[in-house]
Amino acid sequence: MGFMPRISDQRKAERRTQILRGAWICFQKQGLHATTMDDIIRQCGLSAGAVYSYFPSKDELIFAAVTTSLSQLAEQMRPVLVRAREVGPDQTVRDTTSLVAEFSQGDGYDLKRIALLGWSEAQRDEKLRALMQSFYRAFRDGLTGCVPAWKEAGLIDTAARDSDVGKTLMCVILGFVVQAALLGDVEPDEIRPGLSSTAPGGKRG
Amino acid sequence: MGFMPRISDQRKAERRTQILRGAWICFQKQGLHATTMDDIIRQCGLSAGAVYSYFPSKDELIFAAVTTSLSQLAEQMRPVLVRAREVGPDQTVRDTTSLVAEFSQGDGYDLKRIALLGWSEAQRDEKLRALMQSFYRAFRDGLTGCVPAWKEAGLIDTAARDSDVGKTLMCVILGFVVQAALLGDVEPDEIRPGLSSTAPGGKRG
Amino acid sequence: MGFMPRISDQRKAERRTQILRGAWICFQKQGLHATTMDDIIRQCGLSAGAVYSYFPSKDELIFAAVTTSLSQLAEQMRPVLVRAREVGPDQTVRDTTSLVAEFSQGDGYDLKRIALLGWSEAQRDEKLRALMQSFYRAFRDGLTGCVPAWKEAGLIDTAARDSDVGKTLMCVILGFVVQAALLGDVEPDEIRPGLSSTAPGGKRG
Amino acid sequence: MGFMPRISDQRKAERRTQILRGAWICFQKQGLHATTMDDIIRQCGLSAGAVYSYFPSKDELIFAAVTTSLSQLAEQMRPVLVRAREVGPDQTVRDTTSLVAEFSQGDGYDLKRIALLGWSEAQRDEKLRALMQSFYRAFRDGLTGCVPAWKEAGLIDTAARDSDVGKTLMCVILGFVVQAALLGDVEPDEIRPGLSSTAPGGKRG
DNA sequence: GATGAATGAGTCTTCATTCAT
DNA sequence: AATGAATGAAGACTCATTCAT
Repeated sequence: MGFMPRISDQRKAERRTQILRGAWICFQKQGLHATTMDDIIRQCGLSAGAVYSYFPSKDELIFAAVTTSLSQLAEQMRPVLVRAREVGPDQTVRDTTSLVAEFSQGDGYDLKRIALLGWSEAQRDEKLRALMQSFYRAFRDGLTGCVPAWKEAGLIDTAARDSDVGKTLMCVILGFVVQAALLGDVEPDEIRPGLSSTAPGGKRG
Repeated sequence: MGFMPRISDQRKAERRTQILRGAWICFQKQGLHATTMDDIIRQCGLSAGAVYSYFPSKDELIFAAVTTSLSQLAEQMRPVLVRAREVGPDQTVRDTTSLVAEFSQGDGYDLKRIALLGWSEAQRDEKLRALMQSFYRAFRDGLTGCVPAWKEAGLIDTAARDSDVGKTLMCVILGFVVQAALLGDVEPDEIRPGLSSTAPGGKRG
Repeated sequence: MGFMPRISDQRKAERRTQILRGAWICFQKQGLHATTMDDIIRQCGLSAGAVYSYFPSKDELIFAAVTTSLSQLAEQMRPVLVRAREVGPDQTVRDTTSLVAEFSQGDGYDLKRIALLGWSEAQRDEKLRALMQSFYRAFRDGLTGCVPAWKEAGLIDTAARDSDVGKTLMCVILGFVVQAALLGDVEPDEIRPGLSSTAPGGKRG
Repeated sequence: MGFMPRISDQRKAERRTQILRGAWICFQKQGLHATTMDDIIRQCGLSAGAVYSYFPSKDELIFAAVTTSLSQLAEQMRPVLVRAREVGPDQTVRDTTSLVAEFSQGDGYDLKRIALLGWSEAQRDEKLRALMQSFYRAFRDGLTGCVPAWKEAGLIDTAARDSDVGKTLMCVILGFVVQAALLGDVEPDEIRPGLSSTAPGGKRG
């Protein structure tokens, strides 16, 4: 009579989300390792056994939490990268940073702070580090891939190496995350990557 | 009673350094919280009691470790800021990132990775966060303070707000730290903050 | 409402056997207490609820498992004891040990190993201990009861106390179980309880 | 100035013994696995940390406890084996079983019950099983080694294989342990291994 | 009747910190 | 002053058992 799961896949996914949401609320308050499983269990309103039936260990839960955030971010970034070629580098930076800033709007879920925690964790979790590297590399490659178009449009010095431009944009974006998380007084509008664009004769919008 | 201290101040300072050095070696391998006091004690070659006579708790040791790194970095940054006004923004970025990259050259002491750990810790330690904010604000203010001079020298669009320029430069520098720590394939030379600068007649979206 | 039982008694007995068989497979691999109910549940292919409808607790299941083995063994031993009077003590030992050795032939069901586990458990479960004692006493009494006949047949020193002979034979048989389970290199034929018997005119220290 | 341990080796050994003694008291009451570390910790009067500084895990503690008992037993058995050649098989059995029975005299330390627990544990701990096998084999080899002398002295049927005699004696001894532990009504004097020695013409002391 | 997800008390183990020597 | 053995509170994780579906 076919397979009839007692609990639907949807319900399962909801539970996972419920746990991860609870975990992030704790992680942001106390950091990844100072958060106890008990904190998370209480926060998400399930029992210890239930949480452990979804995540076999605290490390796996941390990994899943960071990974999930990362892939959600990747999802959001996709349309930005698609538009990037047309809107130019400055607007792309603005789009990206805006996304990062908006993504943070949520009850106790601030992407920027989460990013810092994840980077820190990536230092000791090789698996996580590998995953992060591939994510950030992919994003940077996406930026770098736009450079030829930008050059053609006269938005970028044609003498600059594509990869250098990609790396520089990446710096600006990542740096925005850090600065916004730590100092909290930076807005997307305030970032002007073409900052020295007024080299003799240059003009800015 | 009232004799000379058994241990000279110099010896005391040496001990502190010895402990902090040992702590960082551990911290970088395992992260701040996964490192145990025992790890540090064994690494620095002192006894538990000795370590505790210098740092009253693990949290204080972490705080001291991050703080010390931060102030060492500040020390190194001072001359760069002094020169900044003259060399212009691009060179200042290059100077700064070079310093960060070089600072990292040491057996088991990589400033970039340490920075990420510290930022993460600053999320849960208010005292540390406050200290970090004042450090980064001071540095950013230093950069911002150079902007009028750069404008006069025609290196920067006079229409740009000084604080925006400072924030943007800060992004580039902090982003370099992240990118270098996580991906490890960025060199100071590759960062060109004025990326759209030399586009003759460049326009923005 | 007074209908036929949903599940026939036969089916019930089959289920019980199925569970006990699964339990023993686990018990032998991991021991009585290191085996989890989940192990047993998975091994016997039923659900948790099903298993619990047959055995109200793990302790009861253990008790039933040991008890069942014991009574199966008793069943097998009966004919041996019946023959004992006629075949004499040596042959009776050989019959008994052969039975023990053969009983063990079964996929994942080794009576000897089970015996050791049961003895161990009897240390902490009073009920089980009492049951075991009555079983072994009954068996030993059966042996002791043969002694007069053996004496009459001139197979046994008439000066020996009947109970001593019974206890000694019991030692040999139980010891065979241990030795076979632990060392695994003993066969029924190798046991010669009347070891000093045929020494013509043999003397004792 | 040479090595000066803070805690003497003797004190260390005492602590180990203290823990093992406490462990055995618990083990005998509740069995190996139903005993919690907390039971042992409370029983031996030390702290959790202290116990764990001597034994890295519960499994290791169990292993050490069984092993220690075994080697203490081996120690005691040595002189019996030395005398065995001269006193003959029956007396050797009596010596051995007496030792086992006496060894048990101690506050809450009954070798027989411990043996049963150890055998059970050996089913799931390969390391322990190997150790036990070598112990029992060595002992049995010791017995087997006496057989030629016993044959020469006319105490044993010369037609019997030495190894069979060794295995049979081993059965009697191991069986005594089981019977005494489970039924508790057997004394060394009651065991008469040469039970059927009165085969036609045979005589017994 | 049957299921298996959920529970949560109970375990093992760690580790920051202390203090007798 | 220095040591490092000892402490024990706290943490991660398990698993016998239940009960809504």
